[in-house]
Amino acid sequence: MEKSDNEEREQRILDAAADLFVHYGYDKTTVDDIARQAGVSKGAIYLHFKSKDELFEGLLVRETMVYHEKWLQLIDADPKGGTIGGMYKNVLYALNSSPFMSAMFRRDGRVLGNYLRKPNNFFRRQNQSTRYEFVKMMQDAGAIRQDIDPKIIAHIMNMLAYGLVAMDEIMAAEFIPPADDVIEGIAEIMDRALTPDDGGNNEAGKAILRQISEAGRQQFEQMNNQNEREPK
Amino acid sequence: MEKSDNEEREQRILDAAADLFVHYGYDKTTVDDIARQAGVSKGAIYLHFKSKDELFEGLLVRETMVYHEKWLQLIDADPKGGTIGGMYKNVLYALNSSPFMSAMFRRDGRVLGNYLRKPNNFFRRQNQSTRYEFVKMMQDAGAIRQDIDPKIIAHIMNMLAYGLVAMDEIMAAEFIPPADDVIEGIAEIMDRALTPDDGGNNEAGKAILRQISEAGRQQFEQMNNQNEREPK
DNA sequence: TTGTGACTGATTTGTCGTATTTGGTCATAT
DNA sequence: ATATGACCAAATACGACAAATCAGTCACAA
Repeated sequence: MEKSDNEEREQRILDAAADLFVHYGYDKTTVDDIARQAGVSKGAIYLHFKSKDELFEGLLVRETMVYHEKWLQLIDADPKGGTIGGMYKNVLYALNSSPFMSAMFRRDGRVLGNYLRKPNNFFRRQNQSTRYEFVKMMQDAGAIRQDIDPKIIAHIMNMLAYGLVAMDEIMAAEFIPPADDVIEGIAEIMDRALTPDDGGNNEAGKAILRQISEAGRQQFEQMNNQNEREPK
Repeated sequence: MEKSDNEEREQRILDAAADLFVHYGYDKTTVDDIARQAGVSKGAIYLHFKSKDELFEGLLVRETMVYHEKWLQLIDADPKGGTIGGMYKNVLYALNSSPFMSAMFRRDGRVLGNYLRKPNNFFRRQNQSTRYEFVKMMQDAGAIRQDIDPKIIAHIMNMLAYGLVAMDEIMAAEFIPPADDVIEGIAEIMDRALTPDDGGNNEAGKAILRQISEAGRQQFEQMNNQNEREPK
């Protein structure tokens, strides 16, 4: 066995790391800081993670999983979760509710620091947008009108997500409307613009969603393993 | 008379400056570089502009005017220029066609360099989005449906414009669809989602547009004068 | 009057040696 | 076995000084 199996402690470490990385950034956060905040010794951290890098990537993995689970759950619970607007709305809520994921999505230089310089980091090895698959399948399931290129829709969705988490880099916060209102507005626009003329199929949309979700998680796990196999 | 009235030379200087600032950024572009590229002496530049800062701001003013003129013209020439999608499409085309304006819009740190640190720079003194006025008036003119908050629409439009010029900061260029296709996609979505049920009023839209345009230019001139009155 | 480019003072950049911090290890304690 | 924190090599930050660069000026030329 490589790593410690003290799951609860590992979570405490990751919790502390998330807080500190978001607040102080990768560079200014020391392993000692994380240990202190998590209430464990420094050595204990190295029982869970081989290096600071891998701790960071472990956090990235956990947060990504939590994020995916969260929007899936929100959509499941939402009566309108089967429409394209209803889905995307909950994706945005999930993204916006996690400061760490938001920082990752916008490639926040302050938060990521030197991690971005690493030769084989997460962002370098991620290739294509997963959003395209999502839109394509939604379209095939009849939740999005046919006469429109899914690649473009996927990209516009990415633009909106980026805008949601990054507009404060070009505008004073006081001029940015509340995120909830913006998200609801986006959902309304998406529904109006992309729902097929027959009104779409709410239930089919939700059904296909679970498939996508499962496939996405598998792909993610795979990429993560791939990582660990790579030489340092 | 403060400045030289050799208008043609001033334009040559600004042309050279635009090229160099976009390519090398504010810091790496020297006044000597600009003089050389414009084919004038360094002294001549100071016959037109008090300082490098003011040269930069002069460029900002010119490019902003050109940009506004360009989208106005495009909309005027576009048969569908009176719909919200038709309008916004041409605004995005104009923005995307100017590397300098694109860099300004995304507050490109490489291009702006130390100019951003100046205590009273352009970005610090600009307050509210002009896009809100635009949307509000379009709505009053009946080109946008009433049952939707113009502040939110305006902000979403800003998000999309930002996405258009800034997505390459978080994605490899090869995964970004052609800008034209993205713009057309956005226009289609806007039209579908925001046109009133009665189909809107194309001509009224165009008419009101000219008013907005004129008001916008006046406001801009005013802000620009305000700037020159401010102490250094 | 209009334009030039050599000149200058201030700022920036580069260098290098020293002090401090920090990621990671491991002998020791529990 | 499991966990700790003192310890070490490597990286980073700092300071002081030298060298280079550059924005802006001005005596002179056209």
